[in-house]
Amino acid sequence: MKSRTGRPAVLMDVAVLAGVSTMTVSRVLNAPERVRAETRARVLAAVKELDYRPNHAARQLVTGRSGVLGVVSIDTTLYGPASTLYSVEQAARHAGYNVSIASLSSLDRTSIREGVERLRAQAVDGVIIVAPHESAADGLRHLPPEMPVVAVDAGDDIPVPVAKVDQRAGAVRATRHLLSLGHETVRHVAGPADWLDANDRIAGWREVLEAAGRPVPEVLRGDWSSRSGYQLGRRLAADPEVTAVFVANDQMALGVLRALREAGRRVPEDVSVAGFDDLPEAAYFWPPLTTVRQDFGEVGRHAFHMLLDRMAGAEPEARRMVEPELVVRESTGAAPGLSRA
Amino acid sequence: MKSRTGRPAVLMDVAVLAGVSTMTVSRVLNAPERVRAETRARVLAAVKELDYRPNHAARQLVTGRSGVLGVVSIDTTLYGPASTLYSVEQAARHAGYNVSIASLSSLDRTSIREGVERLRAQAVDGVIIVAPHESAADGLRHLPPEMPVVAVDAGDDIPVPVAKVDQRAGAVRATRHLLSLGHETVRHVAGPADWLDANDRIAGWREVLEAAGRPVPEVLRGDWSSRSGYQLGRRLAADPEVTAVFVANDQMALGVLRALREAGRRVPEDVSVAGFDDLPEAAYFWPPLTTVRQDFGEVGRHAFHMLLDRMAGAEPEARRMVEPELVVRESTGAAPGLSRA
DNA sequence: CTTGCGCCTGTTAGCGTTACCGGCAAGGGG
DNA sequence: CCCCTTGCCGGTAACGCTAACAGGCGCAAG
Repeated sequence: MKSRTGRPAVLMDVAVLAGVSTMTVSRVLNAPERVRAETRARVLAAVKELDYRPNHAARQLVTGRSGVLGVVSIDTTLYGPASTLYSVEQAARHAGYNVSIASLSSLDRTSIREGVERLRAQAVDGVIIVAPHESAADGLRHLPPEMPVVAVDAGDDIPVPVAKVDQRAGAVRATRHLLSLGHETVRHVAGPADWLDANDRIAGWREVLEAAGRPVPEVLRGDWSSRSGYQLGRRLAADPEVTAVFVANDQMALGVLRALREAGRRVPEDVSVAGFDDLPEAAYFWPPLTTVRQDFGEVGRHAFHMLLDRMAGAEPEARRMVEPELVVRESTGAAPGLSRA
Repeated sequence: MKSRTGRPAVLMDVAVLAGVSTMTVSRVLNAPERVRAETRARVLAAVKELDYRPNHAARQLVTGRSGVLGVVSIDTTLYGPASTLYSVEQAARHAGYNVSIASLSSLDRTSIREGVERLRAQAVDGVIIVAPHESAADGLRHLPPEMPVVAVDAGDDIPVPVAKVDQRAGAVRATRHLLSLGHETVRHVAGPADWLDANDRIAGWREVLEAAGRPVPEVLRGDWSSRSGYQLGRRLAADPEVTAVFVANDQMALGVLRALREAGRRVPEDVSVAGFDDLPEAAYFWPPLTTVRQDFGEVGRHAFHMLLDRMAGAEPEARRMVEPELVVRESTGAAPGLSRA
């Protein structure tokens, strides 16, 4: 019977207006079928009239659930993490969840824990971790056990379910493609050593080379940036033996492309280049980049549903792989001296 | 005096262990200076021993504050929004806030409200809106008045404080630069009509042309994607009169570059191209792209601090502009027939 | 020696919601 | 005709925390 002006309406206000108890209002909101249709209608009308909104905090206090999911992620400025975050958020929204983020600036082994802690302090119901790092794996092994967690693109030896793109398979496809064009071997510009994807891609590349009995050249390590791709590309361009390069992401591939061109080596006539990711821009590189498409959206959706399972108490499968797809464009071609001898 | 095993510790557990009242524990956590050092130490020890974590919901229920900020944003996959989001998150974290996101998939005029509503239901303390759209402006005019809101890159005629990059100034710089190279006029590939930035950039471009008494050609409208840049670029390439193009973002510029090259028109010898944004990749386009750098991080930080002011009850300045910077690289050069006649 | 003031700590009363149990009416079977 | 089930609804007690006030103690001033 409080003054209904000013302060937002609470359950009691609705109850009074509808002439029922607060419990009934609560039921209308949470289990409508347990209330007679007529009463329900009256309550709903009151809710509408007062523009009532449930108090999240009060509800959470008593139920223990917050309806908020956390995502801890490295640099959400990068295309991959950003896309994953986006699709997680979309999926979460449709299921009635909100999403909080904790971006990691540094990657020391405590930062993952710190991110999870921050989210936990905010009482999220579950956490998705997007941090494809060795050091992240380390952090994943020391998590509060009662917290439902799912990882994206993590390694195999961690105690949480993982959703990921089959990086190795992607690398295999790209490398096979290059070999099938007649190249004797394939050079590889990889990502940083502590990135799991980088290492998976190396593994796939190496696997194909070894299986085909080809020489396995030294791996060049970049940092995912175009700049590093450019620098490494100059080294490659200086070596006339190089006819095919598999680059671990599209940004670096852009740098490689530029280095090659500056050195007067034509793509794909002299050197073939394949990337990884299939950025929206990749089709407009010069030449249009052959690359491996990862469906980040799919990964995000998988991760979300696996988390939902875990939150429901079920033990979801330990791993969910998304198949990447080779997209052949114009940056790869027959090995020099082959088609036109 | 409850069993301390299993269930996480609550304030009372800490109080009992430290031999004080719950109120004292609460004070140690929220206003340490109001408790004697000795007592404080005892409490802190108990907190540590029990691994106590304050219950967010309970605190929020009584204080009315959640310590969570909301960001409603269009497609966080795009570089600009992603960067802004990232810097907001960083700034918020350092100030002890968490951030929740609400990405918008569509841009109808209700979606902004919907996003804000969702965040409001989650009881965020304030909201930053990243939606540089006409329709967004519409949504911004109908917000719950008690909710502190700050917008990023919004228009001028809205009732909330705005942090933004001075798009018009950026366009002015790019266009002047092109004119100063001797080009008779400058074509413009713009972004979608309902994007404010797109229109601001058009305005800056037009302004310079008019001030210089040059013809103002028809604007070409893209959708920010490389694909659209490519398509529009082909139209431009077909017109031999075209010697300078100012493109409203780097992705489209990439497409334009490719279209020009395919048509046999050299950049910058035949046609100069300038972009906008300065993506990390822009320096590795071919040729390296002259563009206008926007400091999204700065914008995000401004937005956050303005929001903080609003939440503190202060009325922050209505607008905070960040100056963009022209980065001259190799995609722009003297007008043909000028330097080498 | 008393009075008053500050410093520190405790007591009480909610914040808004849902869980749990209990009650009451209507309807069906014995 | 009575008892028991079934369907709906209400009362009460938490959930874990902090605001507001109250009180005890020591010390300085009168």
